[in-house]
Amino acid sequence: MDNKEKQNKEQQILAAAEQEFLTKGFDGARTTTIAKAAGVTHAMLHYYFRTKEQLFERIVDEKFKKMSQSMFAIIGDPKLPIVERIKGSITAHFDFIADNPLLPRFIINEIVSRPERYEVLHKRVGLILETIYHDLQLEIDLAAERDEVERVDIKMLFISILSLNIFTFIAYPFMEPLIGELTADREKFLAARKAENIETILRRIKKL
Amino acid sequence: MDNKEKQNKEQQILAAAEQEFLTKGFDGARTTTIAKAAGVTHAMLHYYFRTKEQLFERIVDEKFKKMSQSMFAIIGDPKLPIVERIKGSITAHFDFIADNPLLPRFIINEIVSRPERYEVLHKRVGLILETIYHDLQLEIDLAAERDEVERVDIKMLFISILSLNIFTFIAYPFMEPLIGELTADREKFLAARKAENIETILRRIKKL
DNA sequence: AAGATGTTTAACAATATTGTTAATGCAAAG
DNA sequence: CTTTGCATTAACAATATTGTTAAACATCTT
Repeated sequence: MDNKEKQNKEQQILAAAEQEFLTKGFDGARTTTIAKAAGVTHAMLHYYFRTKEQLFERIVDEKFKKMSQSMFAIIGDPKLPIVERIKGSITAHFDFIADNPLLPRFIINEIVSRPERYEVLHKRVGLILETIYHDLQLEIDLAAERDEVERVDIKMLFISILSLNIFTFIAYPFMEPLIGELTADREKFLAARKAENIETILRRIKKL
Repeated sequence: MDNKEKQNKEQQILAAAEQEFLTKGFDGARTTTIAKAAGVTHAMLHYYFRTKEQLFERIVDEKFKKMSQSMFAIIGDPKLPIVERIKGSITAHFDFIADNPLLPRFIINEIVSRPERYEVLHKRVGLILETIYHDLQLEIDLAAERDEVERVDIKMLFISILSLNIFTFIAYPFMEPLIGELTADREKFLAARKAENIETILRRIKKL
């Protein structure tokens, strides 16, 4: 068997594992189910990844990196005027989550059930974010002095953006039946939600 | 053993089960762990609740009812003027979730992993909500005609309120390290978040 | 006190799930 | 062609977890 096919097997296991872990979490996932979905015997899974834990680690690593990416999408383009910049940030972040809709719930569940692992990462990300906060806060304060926007706490704004964008996807299966026609066309609903989130945040910083 | 103590045992199992299921979910929960936490042999757990499933059902039932309650907290007091009414709604809803911080994540995970069960409930709640939407939308439209507020879609507003309030608690363990000092004093942080959510929503409907 | 009823315990059973191993296959390198 | 090394399989092992049962125990009724 040539190298391409071998890589395929490993890749197929990873793909199946990602699906299984993202939807069911570590506890709900079954290595046999992953193996079956990948089209290999479950011994192969152990051959390539040794244990369920290690296979899970691989997925978690990848997803935590993706998560970091998504956070930094909120920084936006520093060359734009602050309102445009924030608008672009929300859009970029929303679109990112739309492409990875299972990510937030997975990350949160993972952090709740194993906070230790998270400690490693958050220090790194936390420090970078502190710098970004500082810069953005400065820019907002300047714009506020020019009466372009309201003086707001950037961290609070940051949380609000995360809330509005992420909740849409975390709670989609919960809202679907409650909201009815509104969610019938997923694409349409998401577009409306994105616009609503932008409007909500922009109004939050609008000078009255 | 008298009846009071018997009820205690059953009650203790339920309490331990609630804690275990809310934090770890069905898959992560162990009946032996529940039994140990409740201070009984694990055979007792089966004696009272037959299976893990049935014990879980008990908790789910209770929590789904709580969830419904929390949704209706958003209706608010119809006698108040619309802005005051919405302000009160957000407060009531936020406080409710603050008292049941594990509830949203539990419900969402449950719905994702077993959508069937949810179908039964959502029809009932969905219909009631339709009526409420209709009434509230009417009231907002009237207020909009009097130029008191912006004309907004009540369902979108509803989702935004849920997003802002619930995300605070779902993602608290995720934000804690990223936000730093801000979350150091949980009570203070929550109070600030509640105020921020109210401000954000009120600005969303404010006539400009 | 005897019997009936429900409670409790410890030991056991059944099963699902993860992980291992030894034998086999297969492809490339010498 | 044989050796070497990795890939693959099937069968097995180990363990954790849920669930059962029969016997002991307690409590209440008559």
